[in-house]
Amino acid sequence: MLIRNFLKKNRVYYLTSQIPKGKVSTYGHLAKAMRKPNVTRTIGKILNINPNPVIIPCHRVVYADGEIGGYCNGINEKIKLLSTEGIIIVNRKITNFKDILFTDFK
DNA sequence: GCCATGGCTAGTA
DNA sequence: GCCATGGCTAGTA
Repeated sequence: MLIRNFLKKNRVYYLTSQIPKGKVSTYGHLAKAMRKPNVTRTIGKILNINPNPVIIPCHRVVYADGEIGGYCNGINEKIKLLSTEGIIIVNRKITNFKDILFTDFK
């Protein structure tokens, strides 16, 4: 049971690490990539306890409608990180969301 | 019982 | 904006 959770968490982190700089993905798309479309909220929890927010780019995971969602170090930090990667955010929403959406998980 | 979601809908402009 | 879901976990017994 413990091993199973360990593997699941690492799968989430591995998939998240595939999102390239300048792009974003959503909790829902990560859930689909895990073949478990209903675990979206759990994905959020797992990213929240992310042991290494720099290596694992959990700031590139946002809501399905392009709103930026939460971040373990506060959403201002998330906005800052995304901005430095060239992503434009106007009152918590990504302007060209559809153009920079990454879904091609391996 | 909590929640870093998502989808649907009412109601505005 | 509202609420149905579903997986997790603290805390009880």
